[in-house]
Amino acid sequence: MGGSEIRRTMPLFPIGIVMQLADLTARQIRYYEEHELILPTRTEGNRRLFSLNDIDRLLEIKDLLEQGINIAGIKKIFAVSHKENDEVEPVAKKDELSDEELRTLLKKEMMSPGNRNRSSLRAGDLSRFFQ
DNA sequence: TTTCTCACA
DNA sequence: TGTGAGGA
Repeated sequence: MGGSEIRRTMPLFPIGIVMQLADLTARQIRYYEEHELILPTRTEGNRRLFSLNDIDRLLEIKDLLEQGINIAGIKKIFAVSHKENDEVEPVAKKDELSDEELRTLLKKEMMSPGNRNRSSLRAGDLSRFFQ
C-alpha cells in the first residue's frame, strides 16, 4: 500500500472542474452523491471537493449508466468490486439463476421490440457480469 | 463568479 | 435530469 493512495483520495477539485473532467452536469454529479455513489468532502463554506478517486468513480458511473445499468445496479457492482478479494465463493451458488439462464433471458429481452423495461431485478443480476 | 439547496408553468 | 430562484 504505497503512499500514492493519499494523493488519489486527497480532496482537490471543485465541482466546476469535475464537470469538465468527467463530462457530467453539476446536477448529475450531485445526484450521484445523493445516492452515495461518491462521497466528496466539503470545504468550510460547504463547497464540494472531489479527489482523483472520485473522478474515476464518476467516469465509471457514467460508463455503467450508458450501458443501461441503474443506480441500484451500480451500487451493487461497487459493493462487490471492493470486496472481490475474499469470499471467493466458499460454498456453491445456492439457487438463483445461472449465468447461462441469465444470458438467455437477457438475449430474449434485448430481441423483443417494445421492451422498454428497465427496472429492478435486471440491473441487480447484471452486476455479476461486471465482477 | 461559482456553488449550494430546494422545488417544479 | 433540466432549470430557475434566492442566498452565501
